[in-house]
Amino acid sequence: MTLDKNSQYHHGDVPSALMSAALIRIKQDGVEKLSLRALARDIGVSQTAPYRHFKDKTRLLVSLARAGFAKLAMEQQAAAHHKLCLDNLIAVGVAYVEFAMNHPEQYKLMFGSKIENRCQHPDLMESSMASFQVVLNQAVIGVESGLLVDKDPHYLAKCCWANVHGIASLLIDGFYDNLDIEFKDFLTQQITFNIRGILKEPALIKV
Amino acid sequence: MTLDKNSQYHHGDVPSALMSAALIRIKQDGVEKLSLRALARDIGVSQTAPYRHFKDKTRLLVSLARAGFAKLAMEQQAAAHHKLCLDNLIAVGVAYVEFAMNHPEQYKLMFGSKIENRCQHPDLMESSMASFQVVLNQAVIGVESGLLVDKDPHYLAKCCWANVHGIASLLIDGFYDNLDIEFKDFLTQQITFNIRGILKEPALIKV
DNA sequence: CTAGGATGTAATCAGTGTAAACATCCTTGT
DNA sequence: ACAAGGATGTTTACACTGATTACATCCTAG
Repeated sequence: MTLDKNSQYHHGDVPSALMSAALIRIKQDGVEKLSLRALARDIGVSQTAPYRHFKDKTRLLVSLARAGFAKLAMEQQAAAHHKLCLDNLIAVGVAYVEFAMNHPEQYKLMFGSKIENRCQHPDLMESSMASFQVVLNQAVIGVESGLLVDKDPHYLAKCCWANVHGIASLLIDGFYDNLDIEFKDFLTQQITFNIRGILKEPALIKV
Repeated sequence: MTLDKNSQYHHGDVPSALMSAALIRIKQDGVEKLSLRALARDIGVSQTAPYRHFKDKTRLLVSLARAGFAKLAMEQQAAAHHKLCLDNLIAVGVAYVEFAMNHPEQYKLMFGSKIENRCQHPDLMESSMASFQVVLNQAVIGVESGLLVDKDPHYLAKCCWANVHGIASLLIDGFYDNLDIEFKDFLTQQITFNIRGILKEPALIKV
């Protein structure tokens, strides 16, 4: 099939139109309220048309989540541009939380349980690994260079991941309010605490 | 009103019957699939009866979440029975994650976004603070005794919270699989990494 | 012992996910 | 060039759901 932009085949590109509409809707009303029928109305198509392109609602959500994972990994990778591994670890963490703050609903979709039984969607699981891979790379470098504690980099990377994921989730759900310092300072401080814990020489970081 | 167990007033105690039925259902099918009508059928009551006791579905979820928060705080408090503050910090974290693993669906309800706009439920927000308070207490002791870094205990407690919340969430959603060491060892290791980061003398913990 | 609030019900509305049957379009093989 | 057939879209329908309304019943307080 070769459909270019001039094709008049009914609509043009229902799948991506649905995805765009969905991103707008979740930003506005939250993931919980997303409805296939409303999306269909948005893009001017019958309420069963989406089923020609997505097996069910879950598959549409999976697509949205995968796009989110890809974007997240890209932003993390872009943040890891420093010379020092330590700086990279912090920057990658900050980028992670900032992504979550900028796209809270998509983030919820990626990590929340709106997509039931994510194990049944191997493509989704694979996409979600891209973000972890960025952290893991830095962890490997950190261990090899002697910056980090001499442990399996997987464990160290997971420690970092859990930390930023916890911060992001709690922030999104409003459990981190009432702070009296600048947000970015706070964020960096929190992440630094955590990374200090996996340093071979924690004295490197003055707190 | 004074309803004892012998009361024959239609049903007896619809609210708590609903809560029990709900806990069973979410354990079985997950929070996402919980339906008021199904609950009403479960306890043998008309589908609108629940609305006499809960303003809407959200209020029932709030009750479930509050019960969860109370239980979580209790288990954490029970875990903080060591003499050394350091041991308590670790134990409280382990208890937190273990609660999440034992009641994953209730945990999702407590922290996920199934309850929309939790800020509009002050009672819920208040309940959720009980768990944090346990950690905060230990953080205060830790700072005063010179064990922890000399920072506002709130920041240190939040650091601990974010860490265990991240671990719990990722575990529940299956992002922490494929580990080749014993679970409890892994968990303790991860939490210890984090706490090491807020120690005044990280050398205290040999990793 | 009666008024009135608390509790329960039936009937109904609007919204959802999804399946089945049918219509139409576009590409592709001959 | 044109028929075949798959891809795409629609209509209709079913089985759910949360929630509101009007009404019936129960229990208790004055």
